[in-house]
Amino acid sequence: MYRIGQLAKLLNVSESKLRFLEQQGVIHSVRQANGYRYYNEDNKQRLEIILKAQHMGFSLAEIRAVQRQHGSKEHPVDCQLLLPMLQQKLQELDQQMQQLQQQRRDMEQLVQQLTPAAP
Amino acid sequence: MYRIGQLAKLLNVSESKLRFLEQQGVIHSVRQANGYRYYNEDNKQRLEIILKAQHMGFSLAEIRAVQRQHGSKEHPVDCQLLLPMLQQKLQELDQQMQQLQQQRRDMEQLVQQLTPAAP
DNA sequence: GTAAAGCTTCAACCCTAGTTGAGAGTCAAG
DNA sequence: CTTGACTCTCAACTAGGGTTGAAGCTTTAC
Repeated sequence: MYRIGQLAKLLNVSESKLRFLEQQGVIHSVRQANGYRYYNEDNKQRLEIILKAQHMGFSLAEIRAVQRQHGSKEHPVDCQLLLPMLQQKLQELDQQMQQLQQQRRDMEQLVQQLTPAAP
Repeated sequence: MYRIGQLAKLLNVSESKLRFLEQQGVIHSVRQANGYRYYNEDNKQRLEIILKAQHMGFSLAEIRAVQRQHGSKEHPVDCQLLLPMLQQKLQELDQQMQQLQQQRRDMEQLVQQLTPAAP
């Protein structure tokens, strides 16, 4: 059981962010009599998944949507639900990349055209 | 010379966005006696570049920075200044993609481990 | 000449993802 | 006990990227 400060330090996020994410319903903690948030391994793992998802470009809304889709039915991690989203995201990224590459080629060509001869 | 409504329709953005972008100093228009904004080819091209840049993930702040760096000295398009930024962005994207691919591999493995046998 | 369509400004508002600060309770150490 | 580190809640604030609405010109069409 971590307390907020410990977990925050451990995962290198702010305490306020942890409170915010909980208030937004994407992570949870265990409250004890003193009112403090305590985080067990499960809470921690879920948080780590959320952070990764965020890092991959998922919004909290998207994350919430996934979580709602399986009301924490069983607990075989979110992977089964994350995977489809991940794959979609990857496809999107692939597309974006291709567009970017094309645009870059175009721009490089343009630059060359506009640069008659180096000084 | 386009007026705001025409240009907006042509490039499929809102008029309010054009006003906003001008107010933010990243695009320009020509004002005439009636106070209307008119856009010449140059204005239009710059706008198109801005929109592309935005689409590629550049923030208005980044775009502004590039624009300041060359006070519109000459006009060989922004390409020469956009290119370095583009290349940096592409590198970042490449890195992100690699991380993603790795994470995806990890997750797929995890899923397989957690799925003893199909139903 | 009058209505509709198009344009202007300006201030206020929206959302996302947090951060900050005040006022107050909790806990461990001395 | 008191001090200091840690935590709580709640409300207000931030920044980025716009959108919305009111009040008032201008231009076009009939």
